[in-house]
Amino acid sequence: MAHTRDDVVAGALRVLDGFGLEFCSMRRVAAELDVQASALYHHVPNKQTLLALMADRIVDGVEVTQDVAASMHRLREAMLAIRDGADVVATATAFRLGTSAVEEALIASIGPDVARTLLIYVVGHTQTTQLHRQAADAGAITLDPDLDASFERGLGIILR
Amino acid sequence: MAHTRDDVVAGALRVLDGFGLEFCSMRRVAAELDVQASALYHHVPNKQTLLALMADRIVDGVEVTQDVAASMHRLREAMLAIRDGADVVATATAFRLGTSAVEEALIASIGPDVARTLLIYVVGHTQTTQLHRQAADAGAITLDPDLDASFERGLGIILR
DNA sequence: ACCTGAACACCGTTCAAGT
DNA sequence: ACCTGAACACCGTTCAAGT
Repeated sequence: MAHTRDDVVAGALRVLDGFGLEFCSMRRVAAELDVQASALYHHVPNKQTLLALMADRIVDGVEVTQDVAASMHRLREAMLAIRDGADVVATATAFRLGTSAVEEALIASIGPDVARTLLIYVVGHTQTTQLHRQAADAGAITLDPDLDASFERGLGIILR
Repeated sequence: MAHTRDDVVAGALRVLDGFGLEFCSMRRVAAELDVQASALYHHVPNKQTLLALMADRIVDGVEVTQDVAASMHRLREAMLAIRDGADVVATATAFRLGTSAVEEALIASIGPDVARTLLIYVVGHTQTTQLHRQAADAGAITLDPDLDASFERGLGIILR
């Protein structure tokens, strides 16, 4: 078959979106690619690294412009666009904070302190939003209609 | 032996502090209590609930006073006091946001928008701090001496 | 280089059965 | 009420061996 590392990341993202982070195991990703689980270790040293690569891909297309608030909305949408996307990004960024393209662009535009405060907030709030929506979808909870506005207000508090 | 639910939570926190979240399995917690893993399910419906109870206990003693910044420092210290404490609190609060005593006291004191923005930031930044320190302890990284000051500056940005 | 097959040391959870 | 023992359906990772 001759898969590449990009194939593995793409397959992992398909499994993530289809089944959620809970079921995104090395064995399932391997099955998605019609390969044995052990074959993945030829492309990726371990699961943690695979998750970091997935997080990079999720955040990849987000462009950071002069309009910081709009940029943060785009970051939020990119994470919400894939099942458990915010969770994956939160886990990965917690481990190696300070190396994403989005963070660098943001630091250049508004300085490190606001940039980091903002990123922690945006990822954290989006994670809450996504898990809340999931619980509402499952019928475990009634959907809070204020989530989007609440995100906006928090953004305003940080950006003054 | 006749253990109680509190015994189970206490045992789980000992395992957490001793071995980290990664190794805090139902089977290890059971072993800590000299009991079979299946016995835990008499006290707790599942692992997620146990983690939520652990998070409650970690945050339990934090008093929220009029001095909001000092309160947030206490919350941070409570999470840093136990291995992977911020991780446990982050996971648990993400699932059922809006029911902790700390959050309620904070909302009463500064309103819901600032309170929630602040909590997301404090938990998120502390999680990063704790994971960073862990990586530094393991020799994988050099310790960033600016973490505490960085926390303070982010707090200032949100609290104006 | 890329993959298989088998193995190792684990998981969370359920459930009949014991006391 | 509280627990055991056994089972079910999984995990991540390693490693010799194949092509």
